[in-house]
Amino acid sequence: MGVSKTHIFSTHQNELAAIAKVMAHPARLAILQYISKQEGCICTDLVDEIGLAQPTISQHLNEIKKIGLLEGTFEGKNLCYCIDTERWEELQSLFQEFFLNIHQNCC
Amino acid sequence: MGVSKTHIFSTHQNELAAIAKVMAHPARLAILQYISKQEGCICTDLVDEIGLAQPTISQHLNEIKKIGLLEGTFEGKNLCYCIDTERWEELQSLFQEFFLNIHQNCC
DNA sequence: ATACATCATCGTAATATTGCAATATTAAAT
DNA sequence: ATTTAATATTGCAATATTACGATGATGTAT
Repeated sequence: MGVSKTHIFSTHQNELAAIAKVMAHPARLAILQYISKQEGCICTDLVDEIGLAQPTISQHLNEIKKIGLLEGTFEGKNLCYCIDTERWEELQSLFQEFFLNIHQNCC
Repeated sequence: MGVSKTHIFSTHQNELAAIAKVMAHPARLAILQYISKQEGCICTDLVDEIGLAQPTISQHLNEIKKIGLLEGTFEGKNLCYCIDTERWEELQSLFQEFFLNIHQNCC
């Protein structure tokens, strides 16, 4: 039906899936990497850098924001997007935990 | 247009995104966890266990297979699905690497 | 005040994903 | 040979995602 049956899964499974979904697009990975590379917070040229239209970038930024990864503060007309380190480490742990709990028992 | 512009991103970005996409559904996380929990490889009851229709489960298994995570061998009519440990660790490293390379420089 | 620059939102088209019923395939069991 | 059981494939409907042009809001510069 095109809609995930989230109610039959655990909160943890749904949460990790939601995070993975944000990472499931190369543009969003590129955005995260670019922001991380920048010395300051002038993320103005994200559009030129990535090569997607401004509304598209804005949409992607919004997806990243939804899982609490971005903090945005206005500096005049410019928006300063920063990665929320605490949240970032939280996500890292979630993934790591998942990977560690999966192991081979057969074959 | 509903289609990702994969050509403007690096191979690495596209690859990680593709892997994340597989993890971006709770059913697929649940499948991986269930297979991992099983002592043997009798994955027959995946359908009952997860609560989705058999074609749907089959479809999800196929997505997981596409990134090389599942090895399936037939044991008569039953299919034995196992996690490819080597590939699993490869994916784990890819994620870890990505997480480690993102860091805060501002704010 | 007017023009410009930056970013968000709306609307929309193209495509992808999710889910299942129906059906096919394959192998064991009778 | 038929039946049964397990899995795959096909076809389709509902919904989600991706992308962008047009437009709006907000702040800066002239």
